[in-house]
Formats: sequence, structure tokens, C-alpha cells
Amino acid sequence: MSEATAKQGPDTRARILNAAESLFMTHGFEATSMRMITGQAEVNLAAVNYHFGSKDALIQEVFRRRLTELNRDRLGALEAEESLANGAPLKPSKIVAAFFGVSLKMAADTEHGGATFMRLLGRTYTEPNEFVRQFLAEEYAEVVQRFMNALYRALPDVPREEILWRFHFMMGAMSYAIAGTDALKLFAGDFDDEDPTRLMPRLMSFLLGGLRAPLPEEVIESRAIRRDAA
Amino acid sequence: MSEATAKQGPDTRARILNAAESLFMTHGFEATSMRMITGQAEVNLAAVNYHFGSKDALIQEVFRRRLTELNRDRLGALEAEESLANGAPLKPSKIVAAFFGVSLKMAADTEHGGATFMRLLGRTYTEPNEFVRQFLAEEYAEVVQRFMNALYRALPDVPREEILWRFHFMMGAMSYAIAGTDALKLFAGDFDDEDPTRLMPRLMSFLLGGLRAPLPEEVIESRAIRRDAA
DNA sequence: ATCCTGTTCAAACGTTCGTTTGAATCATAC
DNA sequence: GTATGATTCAAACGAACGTTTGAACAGGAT
Repeated sequence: MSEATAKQGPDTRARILNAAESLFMTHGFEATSMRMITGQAEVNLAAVNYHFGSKDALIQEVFRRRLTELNRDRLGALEAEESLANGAPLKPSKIVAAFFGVSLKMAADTEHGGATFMRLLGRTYTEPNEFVRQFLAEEYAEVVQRFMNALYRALPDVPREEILWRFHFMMGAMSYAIAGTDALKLFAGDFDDEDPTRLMPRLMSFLLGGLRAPLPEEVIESRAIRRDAA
Repeated sequence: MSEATAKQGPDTRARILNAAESLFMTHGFEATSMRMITGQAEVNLAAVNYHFGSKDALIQEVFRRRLTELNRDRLGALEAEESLANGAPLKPSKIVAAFFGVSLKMAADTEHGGATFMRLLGRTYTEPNEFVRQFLAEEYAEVVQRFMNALYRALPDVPREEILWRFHFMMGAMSYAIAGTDALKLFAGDFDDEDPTRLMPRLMSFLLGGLRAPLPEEVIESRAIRRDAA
């Protein structure tokens, strides 16, 4: 063979990744067996270990494939705003829109499995599995750092710790929004699924409202004291 | 034996429930084996099946034990506010504080395992396991209905669908806030764990900011149109 | 002392898991 | 054609899983 990959009909590797992605979302990592994956992908049981080495390595590859693209798009959106701003601090709404807009865009892509992946990702932030968490942390490190710095510049009067927390809250709201309607139906059985494109403005309003909310009294007080001391 | 329960040293049932709760949080349901549970609880392997019937039934009991108390407290807090209000609609902040305040209070109780449970619960809203979701839905139905109705009364001008979404977002933010610092460290390695009692005011500011945020333009427009038609 | 009932215990059950193996199959290079 | 290296395949591996079993043990009532 010439090099790296290739052969057989509709590429075995991709078939496995797609089947795994979808099954992981439906059943979770542990509850998804190799036999379920290879069955749905219509490949031989041994194919996973041949192409990826192990089940754990397959899980990593499922995330790597998508996260690379997702985080590249997020950084791209941020940099586009930054070059528009010409060195001035960005508006918080632009920063939030860059990060979460890209996420929701992938979540809306039902054609190429983006929606499936984002729901899987939302679940995985709280995943107990140690090495999955470790891997996510590494993949996210740079992007989060960049966005946090943009927010620090945009909100110089808000304590950094407070911004960090609120970013955390925003991630939670988004994850639920995407992981989704399932959980919503959990609250209201009569809930209509309706047009998912309306999610973006809804979520954005909520996130910005939360981000710009008045600081809790404790924080205001402690800052006032610190200012007095200075 | 007289009736229901009892015998042996430090109650076998409770030992199993505590061990299971803690292990489920650390490893997830599927990755936690009966042998791990009975090992940590220092009881015989067969004790789980004897006392609970099956692993699935044990999972249910772990949740039932805590959720019954949690939802009773939530309803209690809501009713206390309602009786204070004397029939007038409650302020949204009071409603939100009743629901999420009780949650955070349990999350702050590290003495009796409340913290462990709340982190487990946060993870479980997005749990793939079908019957766990089904069970959660049943346990939550009444409480959520009551709180939603209170919010409908408190915010008569906001479309009910919008309130439902925002409640959903709030649940997400809270879950992340509790499930927690783990995920936060995922974003910022240098993050200090610090005083968890400060979480409550932080989260409450964010939630209320989000809940009271201006409606997205789409919604405002569609309401204006509807009003014109009327 | 005897029986009864609730509980514990060690051992085993059958099933399913992730992984490994070695032969079969295929496309290309010579 | 024949050799070569990549891929597929059916079958098996040992380990771990949730559950069941039947005997052992406990305390209270008769």
C-alpha cells in the first residue's frame, strides 16, 4: 500500500468513529461495548483494536477529531472580532457570541453528526472517567486561556475570579441547552421540541444577562474594603 | 425479628447506600461494580441483592433516599415564601432562592454525604441510562410544576416557553457549579478551591441576571405581532 | 430446647467484556 | 505470476460482571 490509510469500501476508520460517537452519546462510554460499535459500523470486531489500539484510544480519537475543528473555529471567531476591534477591548457580547455561537452552530449541524457530538461533549464535561477528563483539559487549555484573557480585558472592573466562575456557569447552561430537550422534557412532559435555531438567541440573552449581572454584595464589599486600604 | 429492618453492627443497608453513593459519583454507574460497593461497605457480595434486589434497584434507592428529602425541602421553602406573600405573586428572586438555595445547602453539607450526592445528581441529569432518567422525571414532576407555576405568576409578561428554557439554563449552571471545581480546574489549572459558601451569592447573581435578561429580539417581535393581531 | 425468621457468607453460575491470535484476503510493486 | 504489506475475519482468551444458591448463623418467641 502507498502509505498511511486507505482501502475497502466506505472507509473503515470513519465508519467506526461515527458509530462510536453515536453510541457513546446514547449509552455512555462504559455501557457501549466493542461489539455494539463494530456491529453498527458493520465491520469486524477486531477492526477497532487494529485501527485504534484499544477502546480508550478510540474514545480519545472520537473527541480529538471533532474538538480540533471546534476549537479552531472558536479561536477563528475570536480572532476575527479582535482584528475588527483594532486593539480595543472587545465587547463581552462579542466574546460570548464567538465562543458559544460556534458551539451552537456545530450543535445545529445534524447532517454531519455535529449535533450528536455536541450532546456527547456536554455530557462529558462531568464525565467521571479520569483519562477522558485529562484529555479534555489538555484540548481546552489554550482556547479557554485566550477567551478568558479577552474577557479580562473586556471587563477590567470585574474580579478575574468572578469572571472565571461566570464562564463556568455559562458552560453549564450551554451544555444543558445542547444536551437538551431530553432533560427539558424531564421537567415538562408537554414541552414542544420546536425550531432549534431559536435556541441561539435564547441562550445568548440568558448568558449575557448572567455575565453582566450585578456582583454579589460580598464581592462588592470586599472590593470596597480593598480600595479603602489602598 | 420484630419487623422491617435491623440487626447487625452498623446497619448494612446504610453502609451499602453510602458506599454506592460515593462510588457512583467517582466512577459512574456502569464503572462501579457490586464488588467495589460491597468491598468499600465491608459487607458480603450477596448483601446488595438481598437488601435491594438488584444493582438497578440499588441505584434507584440511592436517589430516592436523598431526593425525597431534597424536594420536600424545596417545596417547604417555596410554601414558606408563599405564605409570607399572602397570595401576592412572589418575587422571582425568592422563587429562585427557594429552589437553588436548598440545592446548594445540601451541596454544602459535607458531613452527611449531601455534597457527594449533589455532585452525583448534577451528573445524572445528563445520564444516558434510560431507567435512571425515567425515575428522575417522576421524582421531579411535582416540584418542577409547582416552581414553574410560581414563576409564571411572578413573570406574567414573559412567555411561558421562555421561562421554561431559562429554568433549564439555570439548572445547567447550578449543576456545573456543584459538580464542580473539577470542571473548573479543567479550564484554569491555577484555580483556588477556596470557600464554598461563597458559591451561593455568586450563583444567585448569575441566575437572576440570566432570568431577568431582556428577551431575545425574535421573541419580542413575535409577541408584538401577536399583539397587533389581537 | 426447639422452631422460626431475618441475615450473612463462600462459592459458584452463566454471560459479556476488551483483547489477541493466526489464517485468509486483497491491492499493489516487482 | 509472485512476493509484499496492509487489512479483514472467525475464533478463542482470560477476566470481570451481576446474580443465585444453599448452608451457616443469629436472636426472640413458644
